[in-house]
Amino acid sequence: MSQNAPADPQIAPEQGGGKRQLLREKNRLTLLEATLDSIAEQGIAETSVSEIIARAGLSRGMIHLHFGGKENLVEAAAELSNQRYYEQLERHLAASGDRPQDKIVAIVRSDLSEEVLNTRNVSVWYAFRGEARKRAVIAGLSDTRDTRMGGLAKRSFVAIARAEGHTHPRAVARDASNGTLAILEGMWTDYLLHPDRFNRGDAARIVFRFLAAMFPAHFNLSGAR
Amino acid sequence: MSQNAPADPQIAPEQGGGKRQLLREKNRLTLLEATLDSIAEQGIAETSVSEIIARAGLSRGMIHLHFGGKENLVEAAAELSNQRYYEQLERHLAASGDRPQDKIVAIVRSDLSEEVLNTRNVSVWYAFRGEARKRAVIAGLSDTRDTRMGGLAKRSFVAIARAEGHTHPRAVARDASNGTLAILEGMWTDYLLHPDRFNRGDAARIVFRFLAAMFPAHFNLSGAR
DNA sequence: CATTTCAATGGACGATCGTCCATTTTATTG
DNA sequence: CAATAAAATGGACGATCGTCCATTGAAATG
Repeated sequence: MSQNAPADPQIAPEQGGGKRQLLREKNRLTLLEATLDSIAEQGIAETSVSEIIARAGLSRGMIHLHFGGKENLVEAAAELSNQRYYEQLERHLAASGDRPQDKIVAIVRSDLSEEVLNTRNVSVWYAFRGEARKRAVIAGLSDTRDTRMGGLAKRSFVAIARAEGHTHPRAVARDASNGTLAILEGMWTDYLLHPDRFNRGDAARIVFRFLAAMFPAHFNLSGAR
Repeated sequence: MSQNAPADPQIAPEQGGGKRQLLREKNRLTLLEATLDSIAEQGIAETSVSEIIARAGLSRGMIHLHFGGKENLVEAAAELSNQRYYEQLERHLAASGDRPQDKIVAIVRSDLSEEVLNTRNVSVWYAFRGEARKRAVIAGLSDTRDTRMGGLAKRSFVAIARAEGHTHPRAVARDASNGTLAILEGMWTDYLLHPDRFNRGDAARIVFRFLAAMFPAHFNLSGAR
């Protein structure tokens, strides 16, 4: 988690942080970005301290200074990447309509958007997944993701299944939620392995093909009805 | 060591494999298994030569002797894991009926079977995925998987979509094939992150919930109709 | 049984790993 | 403009990495 407290004695509110603190934060972020870049391009196995500081253009000691060690840096990078994922999701949700099907469409669109589903993010995400069993912090991020998105999707699908007149709306909704998130996972894998031939429109159509078959009154091939 | 036959590699039949060759093959396999174990438990990043030979109970030079280096060993381990995946798939396909929906059911059942979907396989598979971008050999394995399973699924779904009277059976089949494989991918991720709470029956039901919605004359919640 | 053959051993090697800290640089304070 | 405080530097350190080969051991051969 957090180890080296920045120990900021006073945050000068009228100055918005002195030049010194500003540079410090900038360097911290530079290290995180360099780490994500390296992991995306070379994988975690090839991402060494030397590799990171070379990309960041900073000195060797910075990693220990800012993060206390390589491991904490890598985990902080994972958290940053995860946080950005959620920022995009919240953005899409905020811009969506209020109907339950609108929320589902927002989740799908966010997960397949260029800001979320791109080479760097996917590479980084799968690199971390490969380490999830060994790193509790990283496993925790995936759990949070499950809980937040899964909860929202489930609630939306319950309303949809009820409106469609299903006899067991909650069972249907649970399966629809898990299935939709699973299929989005699969789309990420597709993108990881074939970033060139991947097509966002095709991916969305596949998702909505399933959803339209299950809830024809609420979805069609291009999203919400 | 006399009963634990290595399931005959490609040894010339007239040689029958002397005791020397038998031991050699056994050690080779021991190295591969130790590598897969280490990758599954510690991840690729923590899988060193020292770690592998300690697990295998063999000497340091064996890796260079048998594989020429660590990289080749890791790639051979990936190929072995992939090969075993296909053996299970072929087994399920051979035991299935001949109707197209039977083939789809066989693919799903194989992908969710205990022999295929277990902690070790999933951990190993995701570890390799994280390196797919950097290792051409590993990326190639995923491609093969796409081609073989994707082709079979697509052909089956075309027949199914035609029988269901869809106006654009090939477009429907393409989406159904990609969607089904994607959702199976997602189930693997579920298992990776929550091996304890994962339920094979639930996973299969989710898949068939989607398929039954799309092809009600061919599938129901428990598989083929 | 003596000899040949080849797999297996395990230590040496230089390279690289991540950590840490004495020193230098630079912003801030008095 | 000094004096001070904090951040950044970059090299030293021991540990560990993966590779390689001279040597050992055991199976095959005659």
